[in-house]
Amino acid sequence: MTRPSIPKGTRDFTPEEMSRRNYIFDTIRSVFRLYGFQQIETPAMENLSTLLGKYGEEGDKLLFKILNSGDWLSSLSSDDMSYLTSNSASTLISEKGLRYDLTVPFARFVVQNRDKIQFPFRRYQIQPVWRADRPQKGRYREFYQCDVDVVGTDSLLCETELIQIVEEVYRRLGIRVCLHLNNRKILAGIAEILGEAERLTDITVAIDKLDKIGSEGVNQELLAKGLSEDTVNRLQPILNLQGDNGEKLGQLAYILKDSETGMKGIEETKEVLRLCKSAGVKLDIMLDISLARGLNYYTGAIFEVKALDVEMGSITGGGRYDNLTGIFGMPGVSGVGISFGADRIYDVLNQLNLYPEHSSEQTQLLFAHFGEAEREYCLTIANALRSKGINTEVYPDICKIKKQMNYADQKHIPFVAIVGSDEISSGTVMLKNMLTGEQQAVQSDSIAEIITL
RNA sequence: GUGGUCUUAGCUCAGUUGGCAGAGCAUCGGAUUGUGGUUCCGAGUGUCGUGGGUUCGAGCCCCACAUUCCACCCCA
Repeated sequence: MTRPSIPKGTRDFTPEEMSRRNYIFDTIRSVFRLYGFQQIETPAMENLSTLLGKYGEEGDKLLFKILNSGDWLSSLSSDDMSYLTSNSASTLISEKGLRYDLTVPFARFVVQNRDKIQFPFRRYQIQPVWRADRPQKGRYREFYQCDVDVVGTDSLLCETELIQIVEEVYRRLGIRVCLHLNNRKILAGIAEILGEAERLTDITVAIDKLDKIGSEGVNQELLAKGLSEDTVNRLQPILNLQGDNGEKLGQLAYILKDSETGMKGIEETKEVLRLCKSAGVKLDIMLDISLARGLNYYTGAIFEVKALDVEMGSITGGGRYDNLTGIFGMPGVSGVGISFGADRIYDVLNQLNLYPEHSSEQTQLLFAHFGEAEREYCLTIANALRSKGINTEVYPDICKIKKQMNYADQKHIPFVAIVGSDEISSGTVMLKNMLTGEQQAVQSDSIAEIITL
């Protein structure tokens, strides 16, 4: 018998941790609602045909696959067995997988429920996703995403609203952040004027690492991918653009003047920044040409949010995808969305110690009692308090008051109502404030006003 | 997927050249039969991650696997 354990990269959450996590989820959810987004949920598992090929080659490898139920072995002929590889076998014995993100299942949802949806469709979704990645700090195999997307419009007002949501969520959480903004069309334009339009993915993957490995490192990686030295040299000044957002856009407009796509990207970015200004956005927005983001389906604006006071990967990211539903047979639906990484936000809040003192999940009053009759006397009073919205517990066991007090102390319950035979006969409880140590006999119907003071 | 690292009581960790398994905290009981957070006294707790190997003898040495954390790859 080995001791119990949980799979690699997964976690249990204690009541304390859940209280903190719910604070994050509630904050994010209330801001989403403020902008008119409505919640949906989708299944933990999707058909593999829905998931495969949507996240690139790497993504496919990181999918958790679910073994078919029943006697899957008997469906394999001996012929199959002889030349099976573990890769080809998986398609024969597995047809479902755990979702890898919330965006692709959402695209599937939109296509499947298009008759029930009012476009533009504003949805949010807070659910776990799974990746068969190797875990490390801030990276788990099961983690939560909080996605918010608008589909069915290509209005850049949506990008602006998402930026406003980012600003408001992090203002409420008290985390100082910087939003990095870029546009896939600008990246495509750069690849185009370099004459390497078809190498867009290689180029973006490499320059995404700019702040990590420096321009020398990027150059080496691009040369290794087979780009010419001349091309790499021409990319150099683009990566090293200086100045504020307006100045960078001006220089880019000159560089990309021969690329229609690139110029479109610049126009879009200008418009988003202009709308943000009109909307009164104060958030620190930085045009960052090196921001690429891995997922291949982005086609317009892309964003990433980083905490200023903590060393951590991005805590929020997203972008516009023009044709995500196209792969499911519903072309021409443009969408834009972002995803808040709840687990990383949790780590950031912990490191900065930014949690609010009191939690609505905390028990406010514990009834401690001396025996069976006293315990029953507590039940009616406890119910009356609960109906007034006060979180109330009655200690379940008949045992020493010391033990019951200790329980309240450990659980940080601020008030204890002690009930003995004296209290029963006078219709009172001995109400003790655990913080100050003061106690007084109070009529049972005035407990509520005293502890809500 | 590649390379490295960690694992000993519920928790955090000591453990010497290979020779009886340790501490602090927590828990439980008592000092105190109607009062917690401070104090004092007492008690219990181990498949030393799992499986194999070397040895008279392994927590310690060797191999495999799992796990933790880290750097790549990639990403929230």
